[in-house]
Amino acid sequence: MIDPLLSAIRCRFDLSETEERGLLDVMTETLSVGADRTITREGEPQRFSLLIAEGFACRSKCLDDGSRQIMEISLPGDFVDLHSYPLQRLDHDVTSFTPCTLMKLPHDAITDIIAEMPRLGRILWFFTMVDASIHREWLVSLGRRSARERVAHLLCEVYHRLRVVGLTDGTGYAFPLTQLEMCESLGLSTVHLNHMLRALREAGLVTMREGRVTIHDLDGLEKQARFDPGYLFLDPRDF
Amino acid sequence: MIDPLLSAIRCRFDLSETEERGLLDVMTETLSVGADRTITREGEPQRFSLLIAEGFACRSKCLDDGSRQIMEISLPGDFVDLHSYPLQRLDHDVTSFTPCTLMKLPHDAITDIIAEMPRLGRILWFFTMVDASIHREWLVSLGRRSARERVAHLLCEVYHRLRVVGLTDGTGYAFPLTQLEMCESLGLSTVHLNHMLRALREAGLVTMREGRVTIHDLDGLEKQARFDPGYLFLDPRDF
DNA sequence: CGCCTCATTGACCTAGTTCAATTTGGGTGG
DNA sequence: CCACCCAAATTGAACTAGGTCAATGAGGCG
Repeated sequence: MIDPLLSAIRCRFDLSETEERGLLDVMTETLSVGADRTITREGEPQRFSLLIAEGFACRSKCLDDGSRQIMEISLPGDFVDLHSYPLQRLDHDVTSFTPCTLMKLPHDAITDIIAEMPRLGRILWFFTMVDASIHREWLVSLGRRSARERVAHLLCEVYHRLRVVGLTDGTGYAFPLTQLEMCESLGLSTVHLNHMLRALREAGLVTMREGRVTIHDLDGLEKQARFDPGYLFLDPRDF
Repeated sequence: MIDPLLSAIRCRFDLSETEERGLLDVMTETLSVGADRTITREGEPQRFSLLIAEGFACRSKCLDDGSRQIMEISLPGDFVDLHSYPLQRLDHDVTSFTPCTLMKLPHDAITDIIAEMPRLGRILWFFTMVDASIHREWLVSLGRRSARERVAHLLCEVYHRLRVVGLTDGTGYAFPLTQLEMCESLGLSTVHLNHMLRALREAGLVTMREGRVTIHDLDGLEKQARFDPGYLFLDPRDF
């Protein structure tokens, strides 16, 4: 159940038996939500954080004009609101795209983990910092990249993130967002996103269709996106 | 020297004598840099983090086409690269706008703080999460807000952040960014930013001139920006 | 069968960019 | 004190990436 998290950790850190057990022991309670549900609402006090075991979700903010900006796409193995441990409340909503299975990590348990297994505590902090790094890369996308680069960049990002949790195959990955939801992430209109997807498809790079992304030419796609995976911190590190 | 940090902490948390001393004791070494210097370069391994005691800086990424996206403006009292404690290297550069006085916080000292004063450790984590929250709000700006709203929003943000560290007066605040640097933050061209600044000035809301922002009508400016300071987490919280 | 959401396409429009020229003001060498 | 320089600000004019509005397909499902 917690496998995607362990994959995400192991691709960066060696995890001791004790640490692994320490994490497993406190993450026992699960929670299921349907598609298009608000998992955590902006401003509400939080006593626990949630890990995605299965499904796709996002961080988003709704504006008073009815539009919405998605700030990060959350995949299996991601904590959706670990940020609420130090913040106590979130500045944004967390919403499911698909039905999700979530695992609770009580804030009290995090405090205990930090006291007893400080290295594991630092790993949790690490994951929240990767979220910040992803935010920064999205700022570059929204601020500097053309519509076509932005689309390509997002598809590359999701590919690399899903790969480490074993959710890609040789041809691509399951990707259940609608075009509207992609637009809400990329700051584009549905019309223009559709054009860009067609352009990428006709260039022989990638096809997004029926909840699936099929990558025809990864190198070409990454070049198109000016994609550099460094910001995802997927390489091994030691502490 | 460390005063702005203490102000930033005290507006959110009660700090015990022990905690305050614990922080002061490990932050003794200072560092000075001139204007327009790279303080921390993307990718280089970090052994300590830096606090701004004086001056203005930013997080930024340079693109291969020579343009640059600024992701956050760092003010006195801000840690510029606390993120590097869990990440070990940064995904972006930190650059000074003005001459800066910085104070070192060695990563080893952070590890000790977490072991001995876990609440203080959580406060450090908190500050990195406020950075993430600011990133998210900027994503909303770049993705959804008009140029005029974006400009107004940034000026409101800096006002609120400077106010808690005592760097505002009744009329506004010192703000040394050039219009080009504002553009690199907001994803706008210099021409258009200039038009928006004129519009805001002629609407009687705010004037940016000679390194100073003068706010004529704070309520009006915040309404123009659809600004809500909640994402800065400036209110007291308890842990 | 009819409804609803999502994807696709076409036509027109505008916010913001780009290119280019001018102004301003502070700094500096003579 | 003045002439000159340079970075930054300002303005004008033409252009375009991407948005808006509107209509049409195309599945999925009660």
